[in-house]
Amino acid sequence: MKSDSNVPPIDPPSLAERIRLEMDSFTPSEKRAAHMLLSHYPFAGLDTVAEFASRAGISAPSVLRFVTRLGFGGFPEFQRHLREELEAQLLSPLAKASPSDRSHGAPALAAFAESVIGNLRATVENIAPAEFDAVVELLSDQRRPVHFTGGRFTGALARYAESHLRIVRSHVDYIEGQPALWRDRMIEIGRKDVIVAFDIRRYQEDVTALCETAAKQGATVVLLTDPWLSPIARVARHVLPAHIVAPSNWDSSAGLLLITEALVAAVTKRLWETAKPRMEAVERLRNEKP
Amino acid sequence: MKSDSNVPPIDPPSLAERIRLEMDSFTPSEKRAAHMLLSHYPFAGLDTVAEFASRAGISAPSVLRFVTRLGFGGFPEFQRHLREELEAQLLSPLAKASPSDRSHGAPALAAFAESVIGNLRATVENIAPAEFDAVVELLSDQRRPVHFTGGRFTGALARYAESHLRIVRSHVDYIEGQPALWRDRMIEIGRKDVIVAFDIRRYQEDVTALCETAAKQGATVVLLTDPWLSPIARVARHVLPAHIVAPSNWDSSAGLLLITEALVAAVTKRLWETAKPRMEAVERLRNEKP
DNA sequence: CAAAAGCTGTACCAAAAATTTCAGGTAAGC
DNA sequence: GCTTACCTGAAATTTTTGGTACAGCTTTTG
Repeated sequence: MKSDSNVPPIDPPSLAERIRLEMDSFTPSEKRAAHMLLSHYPFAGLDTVAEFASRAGISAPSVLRFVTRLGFGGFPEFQRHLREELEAQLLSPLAKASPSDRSHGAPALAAFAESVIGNLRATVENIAPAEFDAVVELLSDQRRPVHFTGGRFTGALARYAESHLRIVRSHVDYIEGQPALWRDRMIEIGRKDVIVAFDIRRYQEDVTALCETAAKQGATVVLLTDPWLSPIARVARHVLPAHIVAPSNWDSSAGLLLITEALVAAVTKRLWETAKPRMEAVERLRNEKP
Repeated sequence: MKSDSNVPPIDPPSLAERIRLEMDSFTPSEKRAAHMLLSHYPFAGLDTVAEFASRAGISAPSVLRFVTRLGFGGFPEFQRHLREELEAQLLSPLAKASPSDRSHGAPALAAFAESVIGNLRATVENIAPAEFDAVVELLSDQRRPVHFTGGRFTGALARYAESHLRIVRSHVDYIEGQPALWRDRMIEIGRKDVIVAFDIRRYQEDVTALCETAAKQGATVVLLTDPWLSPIARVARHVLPAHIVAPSNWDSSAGLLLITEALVAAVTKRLWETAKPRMEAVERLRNEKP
């Protein structure tokens, strides 16, 4: 067997690593098995063949072929290996950041991820706690209708926010950026309303116009933007900036998503008393579908 | 369901702890079993009854009586408990910090961010480079139409991907999840088409149905999902799993966004020759609007 | 010191798990 | 367009494993 005879002196030839390397040469169902295993490594491999197979969506024989292909004499032998590896790793306190693992993964993806992570850290540092709290408070006030909006790219984030928050509380909607689509709705917007706008560079005039109109009618505007600040900042009550520069021809919205998810999490917690029954009700309705 | 548990997660007393407490009341061979288990906790319990018995120097039935005494219905049940305990303990070094989150505001944001960052790292590690590259290649083939789709929350991510990629290349669109909205379009879907589906837990039947239909007609399905793998994985050619667990009542999509942005960046680079003029043309058209 | 109660292990059985066989299906190659 | 090679899962088979009954031994107790 190859891996036995010619082992380079590098310590842990983690099975996970080997699987990643050999991923190319796997058949489709072997790939399923590999993904399943890697995504819950190594616990997915610790129960029975049948369980493993069903979770990976393949048949038991395919799982057997998979472990055979990895060089094991059978499933029990494979399991023993996983257990020993896990035990060894767990007992050595320093084994946490296995450096051999860090270097792998899609190189492009890994570099991109590091950059995004840097953005997230920078974003968190530059957000004023009071500002964040104030926005949570604002979105938790159920008497105030909340409207999300965004530009051609950030619109998706606005929808994301809306799809979550609308389950937690009522009076939540999404407004399309194009003026033709919101002009008439502006009649309804007043002092009570809250507009949450997403806008990053190549700032979009129509979104700005929407916010300015709403602000003029007394609405409270919350802006999620980049560090250069969309012009909407002039009419916004609260501004939450996120770092967006990534090694790409496009900007990264991960920081905006982070803020969005954190806001949703905080509001959900804040309103839990009323949110819980709502969420359960939504769940029930969904299950009645057929 | 996750959202059912309002109760702060009081750490369930580890089995090891319980054994220590009840140690006095054990019979001699039970004590030997207990010591054996505690000294190699929890790995000693992870192999067969016979192995355990021999290591502890007792007989198999004694081991069985021991686990029964601990309140388990049988040895497999006991093993399952150990695995789950271990997994929970190992996978959430961050989640442990969450019970103390009575704190408000920025601390919450910072904690949330750290958790998300952990997800991103884990996501990168579990993506096979070959899989990522293969998807980039697939999306870079301009002869193959690309269709994005997603569920009620992930639909927003699909739109996000679509709004970027449609600028880079042609034949890119977004398909609504509801069957009524895509049934007729399926006529057009064939071997050349590529479906990119976003689907995380509380997997949506309509999205699954869409992908299955498309796959049946020969389309290539790419799936972005969570580590538990949406049922779509069964018909997907490529699967890119992202970690999604966050200290929130909701799952975090940051890992999916990361993959999405990395894919878009890679495809843009790959197609730069043709993408650049396209992007410039789009820019020009946008500026002509007023 | 004797009888009862309780542990413990051997031998056996039943259940479940892993593995092999085989046939249908799919994609590559001629 | 046909053949070949390979992948895949259903079902049958074998092996392993967990579980149980029972009898001997040890400890406790009156």
